[in-house]
Amino acid sequence: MCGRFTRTKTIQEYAEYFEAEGIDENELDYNITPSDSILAVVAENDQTRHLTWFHWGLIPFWSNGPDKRFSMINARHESLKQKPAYRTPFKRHRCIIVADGFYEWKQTEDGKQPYYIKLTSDEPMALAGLWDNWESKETGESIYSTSIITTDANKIIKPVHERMPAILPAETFSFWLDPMNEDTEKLEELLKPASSELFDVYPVSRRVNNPINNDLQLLKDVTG
DNA sequence: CCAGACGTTGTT
DNA sequence: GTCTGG
DNA sequence: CCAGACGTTGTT
DNA sequence: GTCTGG
Repeated sequence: MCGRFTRTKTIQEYAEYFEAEGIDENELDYNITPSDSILAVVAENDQTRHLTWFHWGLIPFWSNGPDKRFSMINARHESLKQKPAYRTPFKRHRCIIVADGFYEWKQTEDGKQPYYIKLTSDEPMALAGLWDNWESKETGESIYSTSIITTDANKIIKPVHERMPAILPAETFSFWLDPMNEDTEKLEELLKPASSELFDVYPVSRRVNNPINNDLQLLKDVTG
C-alpha cells in the first residue's frame, strides 16, 4: 500500500519536470501522512497542465462529506472500474500525485521497520491518482480530495510489502492526464507494477513511524 | 420498486 | 450518483 | 501509514 | 479492539 511518502524538491523543479503551470508556494515534506495536503498535476481539456493541492483521502462528490470511518487514501487498481467511489473519477478525474519516494513497513519481531523506496535516477515519482470535488450543501465549501492507486508490489519491494503505488513513466503522462480519454482498458494497462530495476529500497530510522518527525535525516539508510 | 451502501490493509 | 439487496 | 487515546453514573 | 489525529 502507500500510506506515507515524501516530496523533497522545489515546486519549480516539479513544474519543469511535469511541464505544468506552477504555483507560488513551496513546502518540502519528508513525512507526508493521510489527510495532509498533497501536490498533484491535473490537465485541462486543452491539455494544459497545472500543479494544485488536494486533501489526501478521497471524499466522493455524492457523500455527506468527510467521513472518518472510511480511509480512502488508496484505491486498488483492480476495483477502479467497479467501485462506485472510483468509477467516475477513473473515467474523468485522473491526476498525477507528485512524490520523490514512499515508505513501506515490514513487521518484525521487535516492531515495525520502515523502508524507503525511491527511483535510482532521483527523478520525481509520478504516482497515479484519482480526484473528486465534494461541495457542502450548507456552506458551499468545496473540498478537492485525492486517492493514490495501488497495484501489486514488484520483485524488489515484495519482501517488504505486498502492494505498491502505480507509478507512471513520463511518456504516459499525456495519455493518463487527458480528461477526454475514457479508454479505461488502455488506461488500466498503465497501472502495472513498475520494473524493479528502477528502484532503491533500504531501511530507514523508526523515527519515520511518528508523523511528528519530518526532516532530511529520515531518508538516511540505516544499514550502515 | 425503495433502502442502504459506497474503502484498503493486515491480521485473525 | 449508482449499484446491490430485499 | 503509525501513534495514541479510549467512559459514564452517582456520590462525595 | 477500534477509532481519531497527524
